[in-house]
Amino acid sequence: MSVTIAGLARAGGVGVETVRYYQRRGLMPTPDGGGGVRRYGNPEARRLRFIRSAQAAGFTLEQIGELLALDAGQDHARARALAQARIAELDVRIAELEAARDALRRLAKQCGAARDGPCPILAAFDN
Amino acid sequence: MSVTIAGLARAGGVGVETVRYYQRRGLMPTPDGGGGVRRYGNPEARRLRFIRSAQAAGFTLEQIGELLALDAGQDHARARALAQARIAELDVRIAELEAARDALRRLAKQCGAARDGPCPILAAFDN
DNA sequence: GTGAGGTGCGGACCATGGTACGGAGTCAAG
DNA sequence: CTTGACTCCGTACCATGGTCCGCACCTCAC
Repeated sequence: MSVTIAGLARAGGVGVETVRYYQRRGLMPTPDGGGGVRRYGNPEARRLRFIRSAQAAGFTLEQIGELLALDAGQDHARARALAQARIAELDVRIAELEAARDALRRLAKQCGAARDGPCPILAAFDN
Repeated sequence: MSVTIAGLARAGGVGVETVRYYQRRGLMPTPDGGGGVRRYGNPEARRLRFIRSAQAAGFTLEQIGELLALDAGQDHARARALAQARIAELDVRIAELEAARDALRRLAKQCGAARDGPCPILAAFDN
């Protein structure tokens, strides 16, 4: 319990409003400030880092809430299931983006070659 | 000019409301129905396919508007620049997702191995 | 003890890509 | 020429992840 919300936010690399948003979402504890200004310590900072890490791994805030609910950290099976599901989603999304990128690359190359006539990039979208 | 908006939407694999949304966004023409019901033909169907294709390539609707503005299809340089920018963005995004996926894969494996103690997946997010 | 600035809180607003709704008009079949 | 389906139009609403606002209160340094 050493910093106020601004310090916590700074430590976590987010804005004050983002912390407050996480609190509203039930992802962050709302310590009892006793009618005054709340103070935050290590547990809160760790929690914030947890959220950002999980977010970087592509979990939505709702999914992160579920991960957090696995609180004790003992439910390996459930955590693994969530991770596997996320991995599968990521595989799909990565494949989609790669397909789009490769198609664009091909078109950009053709476009550089075709000196006149309609642009192959635009033509490709056009059918 | 042979189908109404429902036929156009069906042909494009989208909902009627989506077509109307694209019209509002200025991405689709709004043919003059002469006070009555509008009819759509090939140009509109092609335009709709263009939008869906470009969207599949990861362009936002705003970017698609720009592509569409390259109407004549002769501005190769600009089209290529847009494509290159999109490719770069896709590269970044793909790398991020791959990093997240690989991290999750590693953790899921560790989690399967660790028979007791805290789950490595949750522990990893926790610091 | 007073002024400046941070905090708490509720609610509104943002972008993105739609989706739903209500009321009036239109159109084709029977 | 009526009925029922479809269309037009504006507007409101949805999810997601925030961001900003105004007001009252608290707290710290001077």
